[in-house]
Amino acid sequence: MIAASDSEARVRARIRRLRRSELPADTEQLARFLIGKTVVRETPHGRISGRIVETEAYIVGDAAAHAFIGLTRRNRSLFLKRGHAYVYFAYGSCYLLNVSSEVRGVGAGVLLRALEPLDGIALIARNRGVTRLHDLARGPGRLAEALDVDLKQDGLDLCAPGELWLGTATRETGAIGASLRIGITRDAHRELRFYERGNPFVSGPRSLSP
DNA sequence: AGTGCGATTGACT
DNA sequence: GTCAATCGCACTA
Repeated sequence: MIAASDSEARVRARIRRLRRSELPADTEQLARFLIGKTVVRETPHGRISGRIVETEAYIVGDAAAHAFIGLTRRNRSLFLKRGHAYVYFAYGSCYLLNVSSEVRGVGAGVLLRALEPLDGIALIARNRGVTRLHDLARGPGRLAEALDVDLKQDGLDLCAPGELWLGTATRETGAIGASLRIGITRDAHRELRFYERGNPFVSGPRSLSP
């Protein structure tokens, strides 16, 4: 059931970089679309990849979104055309990885909240300092740490060849659930968090992932 | 220059 | 289950 036990060669052969034209042009649709797709990080030590199992949409006009206040130095990557990385530093302790989701000049994005590790599990464990498979990339801060992503990757085109990109699904995607977003106060009533039902790598309280 | 506040995590009862 | 650490950012003066 868990693809993390697949051989690296078998998993690698299945991942192809996503073209921007394949990404839905709407933020909420992109958040749903990305469930089951992959993130690939090419490091000097080898490839790290994982299945995206949980996302949150931060849509246009959303008071909870960083882009709500307009273009600033920190959030400028959210205003790039869809498929670019927006990385920021939160709570003085962790980085969070987002995918920009609209046309250039419009600020919106999708937060990647959890991965099911595929390739480079030993590298992830080294980045994270833990070994339990379920804890490697469950939660947005852990996800970025697992991928060794920080501000250096902010603004990267995730639809271009390079150190960080989005890839196709490695297997059939399960049913997608929706819930309230985690850890926000403004516009908290919207169901803009998406996850693969039943997947043990999804973060958050069980009440939000039935 | 000073203030308030998180799209979290890990430690702890 | 609860809770505090931690610091860059945006805003006010």
